[in-house]
Amino acid sequence: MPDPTAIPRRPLRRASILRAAIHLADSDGLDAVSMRGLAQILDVVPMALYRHVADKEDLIDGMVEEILAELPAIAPMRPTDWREAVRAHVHAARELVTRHAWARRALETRTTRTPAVLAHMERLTQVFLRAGFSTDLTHHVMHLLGNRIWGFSPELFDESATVLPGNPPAAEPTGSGNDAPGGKVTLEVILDGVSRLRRAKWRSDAGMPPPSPRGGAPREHQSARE
Amino acid sequence: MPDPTAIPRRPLRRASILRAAIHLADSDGLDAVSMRGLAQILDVVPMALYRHVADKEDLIDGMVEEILAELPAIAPMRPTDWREAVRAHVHAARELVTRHAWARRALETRTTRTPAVLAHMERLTQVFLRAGFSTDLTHHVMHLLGNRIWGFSPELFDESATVLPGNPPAAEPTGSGNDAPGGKVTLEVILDGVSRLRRAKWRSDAGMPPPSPRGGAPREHQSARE
DNA sequence: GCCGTTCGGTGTACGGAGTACACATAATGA
DNA sequence: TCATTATGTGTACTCCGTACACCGAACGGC
Repeated sequence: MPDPTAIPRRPLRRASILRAAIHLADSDGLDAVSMRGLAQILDVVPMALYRHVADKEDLIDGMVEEILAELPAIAPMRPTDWREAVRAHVHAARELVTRHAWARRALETRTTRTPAVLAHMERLTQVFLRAGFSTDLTHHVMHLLGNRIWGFSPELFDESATVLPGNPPAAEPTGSGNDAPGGKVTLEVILDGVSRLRRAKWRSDAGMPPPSPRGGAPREHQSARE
Repeated sequence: MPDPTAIPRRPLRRASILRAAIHLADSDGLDAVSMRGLAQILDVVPMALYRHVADKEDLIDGMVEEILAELPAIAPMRPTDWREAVRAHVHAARELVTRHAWARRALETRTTRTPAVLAHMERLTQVFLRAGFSTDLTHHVMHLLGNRIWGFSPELFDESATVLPGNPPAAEPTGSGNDAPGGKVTLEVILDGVSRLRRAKWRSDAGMPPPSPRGGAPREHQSARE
């Protein structure tokens, strides 16, 4: 019979490892998460972790899964409110990756799509399908949204770099409807585009100029010449 | 006087290091590029490289700079042909990152914006400015394009993952106007949206719903209700 | 032509990473 | 009670980036 006064053995389960790793990444960044460092924090020898995670990849996969579980459930709304639904999902994701700054890089480098990742995408997909989007359009809309479904836009250039020497300081356009961390404005623009596509019953196999390499602009894309 | 028959000392310049690194990355992936491995290929001791690159970061920066130099010059076109100009630039970039598969990850992880990176962005920016876009709109358009200016769309989900268990195999919508490697269709959709924004004289400080957290959809974004 | 300087390659070494493998110990269930 | 299974330990290997001291060869001024 186990001695009840003794520490109850605290069996170092996967979840605690993941939580410790997440905590570590939150405070010290993803690079600070090493098997050795993590083990030390958990007061355990590095190899002990391998009873619970396959390897470091798996650890990070697990971390991502774990935080994605924090995503609040978005109450389903009327299908016609798809815009608002998308906003809600994206907003929740943005909050999440803001809370866990490392998640951005983690998400981007993940190769295996874990269930929670797929689930989020699936929820978004369903929003469109329920709103009556064709699977074709839905598919493309998801592409259109891209990483923005995670609340971040491609940060390859984040302000400050877009001013070129000799130009006026570009008069930061982010005046009222700020676009700063992930592109709220941008999302709206995309949603506008999307609803237009839908109304136009857009299909991917129509309206594309034939693969002619250049040509004299055979016809503008959809309608909208310039 | 140096013996002309002797190998002329081949001084292992920076450029040759970068070329070797690029070649290595092309064939074996970015992870295969290690200072030690690279040195071995160049038949030199690892530390020799450090006379030419500050550290590995700098090496990869250099690799990116080097391949970006491959970007062909796009002849300036009439400002009204801005769509075609954007296509040309993006297409060139896509070719590039296709030729060098590692470039995608390299670009994404770069923190310091090197001249060649800025140059590409600058060329794109100029296309819009010359076409009469306001700096405000241009700025947002660049955000809208995001990583697509490098010819790739956020690959977080690349087909095959978007089918959920129980659904039909989603009937790959990429029939004729294929969207496969980077989103040609998507680019067109965005360009359509962009030209519409321009015609509407869109400004970032108008049309955004106030930062009300949820609210009863105070007014739709631009026009386009639903 | 001599000679200091500077440039570029060498050798050694350190600390940290991930993790394979054999082992020990603690929990479990028959 | 004892065998089985789960879990933590210890040791060791390989690979990584890179600091530092050294050394030969090229070079520029005299």
